[in-house]
Amino acid sequence: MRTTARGAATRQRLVSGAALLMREQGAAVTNLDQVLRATSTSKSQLFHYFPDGRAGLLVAVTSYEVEQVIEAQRPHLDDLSTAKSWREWRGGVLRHYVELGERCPMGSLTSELGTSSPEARNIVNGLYDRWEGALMAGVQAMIVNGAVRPDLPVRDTARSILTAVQGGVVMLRATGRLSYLETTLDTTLEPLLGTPRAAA
Amino acid sequence: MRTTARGAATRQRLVSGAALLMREQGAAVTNLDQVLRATSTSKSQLFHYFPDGRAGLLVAVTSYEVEQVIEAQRPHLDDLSTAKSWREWRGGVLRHYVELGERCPMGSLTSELGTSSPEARNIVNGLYDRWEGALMAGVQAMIVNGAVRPDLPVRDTARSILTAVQGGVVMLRATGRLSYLETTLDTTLEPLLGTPRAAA
DNA sequence: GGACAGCTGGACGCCACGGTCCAGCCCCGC
DNA sequence: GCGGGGCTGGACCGTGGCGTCCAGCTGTCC
Repeated sequence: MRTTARGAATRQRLVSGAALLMREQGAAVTNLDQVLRATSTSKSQLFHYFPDGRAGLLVAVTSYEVEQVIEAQRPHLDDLSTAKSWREWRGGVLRHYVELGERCPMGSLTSELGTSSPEARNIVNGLYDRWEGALMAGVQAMIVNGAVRPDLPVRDTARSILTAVQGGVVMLRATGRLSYLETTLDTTLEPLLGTPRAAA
Repeated sequence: MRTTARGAATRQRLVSGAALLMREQGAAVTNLDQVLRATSTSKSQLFHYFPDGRAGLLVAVTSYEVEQVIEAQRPHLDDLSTAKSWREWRGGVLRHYVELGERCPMGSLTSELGTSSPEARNIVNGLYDRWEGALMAGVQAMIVNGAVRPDLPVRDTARSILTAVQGGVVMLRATGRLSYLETTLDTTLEPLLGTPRAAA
């Protein structure tokens, strides 16, 4: 059962194609035939790489989308030790959602993929943990650097920021307006960056 | 086609029963047979009251759940003119989500019902508008009363709070932890209530 | 109390969709 | 260049679930 380069490519095509479709129209209404058509594959290939069928594909798509979410915040997420890098991170996040609008990976993750199975749920929770960890490291670094008051609660601050992004994305998907994300990010980043709106 | 008391009761039973099922297990996996069983009704009744079938029922459930969300914030949402009433509102919201946990109406609204059809989407957007309006009225009242600095941006503040609740609910559903909602509410209410954690 | 309109029950049809199967192709390894 | 195992195509099947239909009941109005 050694998988060759061609096989890996087909599998990859299935996952990314399915992810795209599910972002556009929702996971629930995306059926296998659509995925096959969009990726120029056939039933047997899908079931070859995902013996559990649809369920397995959903899990793979969930993992894939989690990576997309993290990737979209690179490289800033990995080094949030200065006010400048926080501002750049913020800018990058906003730009990303301006670009993708309602078709963002986060949306399908939280609303559909994350609840599709216990396994998928764990994967999404893993995303939140990684994310929160990176934000916490950033807050901690800001404290160590003396850029913010030392009694700032590290975990709570990180959680507020993460929650702000989630809420902003929900409202973006619902209303199409970015202002919710923008405003709330300003509010929650205020302890780190001082007066909001200092940088767009 | 005048509808009688008995008919109205049957219709109501269908809507609230369907809403309950959809909160528990998700709208996508809730089928009509389950709704019929849970509400002691039959196919013909459902299609009698909802000629559009499942789609029409979903719209009705959406409206119903929107009312539940507003109702859960009563009476505080209608008069947020003092720090006390804001604190009571905050406490009420938290209590509500402690109680319902992941089975809250908000969750199914944002993640499933709101995207089930353009009509449902409009209904959910109406909820956000009403909600934001009530919060704005509260912020404005606080300014008029001189309880907060007059240059506080009314709309942005209201939007931050609304977004905080959304994000908190998302994280609650994902992780089962209430702390995200709690923390972010504290952060966003800070401009109105001063130092957070003054009241549980 | 009779008649008509609303209301109810459940059997039935249809089809979309997930999943199975197998015959044949391609490509790596020797 | 040849053998074999991964890889591919597509026909096929079973079923769950939405929606239809009609016969019979109920209850309201005159």
